[in-house]
Amino acid sequence: MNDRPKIKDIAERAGVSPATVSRALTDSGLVTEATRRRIHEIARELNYRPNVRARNLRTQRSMAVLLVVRDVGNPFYLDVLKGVEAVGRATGYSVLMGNTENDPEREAEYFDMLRDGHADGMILMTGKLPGDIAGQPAGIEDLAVVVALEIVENAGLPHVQIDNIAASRSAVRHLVDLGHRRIAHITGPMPETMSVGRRDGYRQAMAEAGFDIPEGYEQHGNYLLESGRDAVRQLLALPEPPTAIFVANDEMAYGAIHQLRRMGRDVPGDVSVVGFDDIYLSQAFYPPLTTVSQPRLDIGRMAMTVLLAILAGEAGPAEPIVMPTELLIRASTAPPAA
Amino acid sequence: MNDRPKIKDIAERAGVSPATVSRALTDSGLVTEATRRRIHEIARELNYRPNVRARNLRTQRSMAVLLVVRDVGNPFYLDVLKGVEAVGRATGYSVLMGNTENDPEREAEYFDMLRDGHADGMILMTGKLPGDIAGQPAGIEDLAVVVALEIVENAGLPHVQIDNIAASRSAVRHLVDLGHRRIAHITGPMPETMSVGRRDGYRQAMAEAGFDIPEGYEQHGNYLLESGRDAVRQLLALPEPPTAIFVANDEMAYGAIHQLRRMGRDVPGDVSVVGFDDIYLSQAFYPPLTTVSQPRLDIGRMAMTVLLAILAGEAGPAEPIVMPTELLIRASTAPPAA
DNA sequence: TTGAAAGCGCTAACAA
DNA sequence: TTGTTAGCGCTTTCAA
Repeated sequence: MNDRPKIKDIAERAGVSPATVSRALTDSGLVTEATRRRIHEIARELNYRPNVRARNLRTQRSMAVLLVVRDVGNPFYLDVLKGVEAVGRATGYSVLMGNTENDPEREAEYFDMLRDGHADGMILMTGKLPGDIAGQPAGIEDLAVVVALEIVENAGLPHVQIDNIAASRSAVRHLVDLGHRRIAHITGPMPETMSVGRRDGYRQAMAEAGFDIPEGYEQHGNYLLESGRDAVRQLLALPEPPTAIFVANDEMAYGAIHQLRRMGRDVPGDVSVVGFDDIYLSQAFYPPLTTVSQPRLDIGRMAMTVLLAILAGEAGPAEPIVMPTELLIRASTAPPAA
Repeated sequence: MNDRPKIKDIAERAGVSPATVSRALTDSGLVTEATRRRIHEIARELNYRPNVRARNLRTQRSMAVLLVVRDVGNPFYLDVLKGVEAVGRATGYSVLMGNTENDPEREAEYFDMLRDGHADGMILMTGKLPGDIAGQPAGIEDLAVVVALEIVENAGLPHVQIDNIAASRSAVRHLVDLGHRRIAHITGPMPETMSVGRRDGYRQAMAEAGFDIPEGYEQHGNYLLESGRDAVRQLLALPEPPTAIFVANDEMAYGAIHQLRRMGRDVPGDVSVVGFDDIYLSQAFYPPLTTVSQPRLDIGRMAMTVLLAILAGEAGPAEPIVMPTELLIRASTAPPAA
């Protein structure tokens, strides 16, 4: 770490100035092919690697981006990360993962990291802007931020998202087509755009089918396993329990199925269940879960691509980029019992 | 990004030198309480934030560590990441996640990132050292590296690990205690220390119980779902199929259970299954999986703590630090059918 | 096409 | 306790 060769060392060996070495190594043209080659040769010989800290200070960039999510513990984000990383690697960017755990303080911290030059840009998957940024006149404009899957209103930020309403409608319609009438819904945490979208899709599909939504058929969850269990307890206690449940994410769907089984209901024999996300292992779950699949990898790729464009000085897309979803029909849904 | 206040601005406002401002803001003592307070005041007023790039160049540190894993897509690593992050945050370090996908080139790349000053230290969870580092005389000594869960031989690196052999033995003994004699094993990818340890634990427990391991009872897998399925196909084709299977990780165990069910076997009625890892959702899986639980969060915390000590100039622990595991008995194991 | 010189913003040695 | 000065290693004007 101490006696690493620096540009000056190469310059001396090659009998040129540091500036020429820099130019040669960054392939910025403006150097004779001969000297360029000689310098590269010497660099390899000395096992030279540029000091990124010095370069970063000079170029005012860090060649890193921040991917901020609610909870790194959620496997859902991993594929998105992979997509971001794949595009990043190809362009020399590294990816820092930020974990907010819904703590506004931590959300603000990551924005500070952007400001402090820790990263050049950020992909936001939390759907929230820290208060002191949302309000600030010159707050966010000069920060490179792309919102993925969530929606941040009125900040003029580019979005990469899916159509939660349409996807949910098609999921519920699948249940309707199977012959279900008594279809319940377990929502996500409630004022959030994503949860609202999925619930609205459910409501629209029910309205389109001409079905009422009885009291108690919309149970509130928080995307966690346990809340799926709780919701099922509530639903089965209703005078007319549902024969099918559309759940706002897979994790709660697992909890729901688990609880249904514990209460003696067969899935899909007695109750059909549809999830949302198609998380890892859904196919091995028993019964394999019918669910809405999102192109997570592509979402990550696209978000990073948009971010890179912004970092390159281009304007972000004015309209949200909507990625396609797909309803995967597996074995957790079936026609209702006679 | 352009007109951000710098130390010089604060210095002018406060009528002191930049050096004093730096000292005041880093709380390095040596400053009158009065000026210290005044400077902090002005800094807040100006919304000053230090430029990390400049600081990093000057201090020769980046205040980041690298967590290198085989596959970010594996939820297993997430809790480790959380632990690392928790300790890191408390001490001002950010965590970069590195994904090698078993590609030696990428593994080498992350070492280069260390060398280039991208990060100050690294937690290695891949069990491999790039060839040009392992051999190099002054290669790894001056790099701050901690190995977690894997084992890197002969490099004098500190290790944080679990006792795979003992953990596997207790898992197999659980099956023996239930009355099983015909116990098979699905291994991980094979020359890897982790897979070898788990297999050896299996063999030891079988030997202790006085049971032979019939031909074909050790099936090779690769930690992925599909290989669990394949292994079960092989096992059920044997003249004397096993009544219990100890699987080297949960993901393959899910695949195995899935396949058992497809082939008409009840778990645990006909075949008992034990996994390893206790990954996320294991409790909701049907049947809830009996498995070996590792303290992933604590492993991450410990690895980071050791790394910080090394970065602080202390010597790493000479002996591997062994974290405790626990056998979680759930519902995928039962006595063999008469 | 190349070199000289300046400086990114900060911290640390040394001197006062 | 504070200020002066230098410099981390690189890139980028500007001039030749």
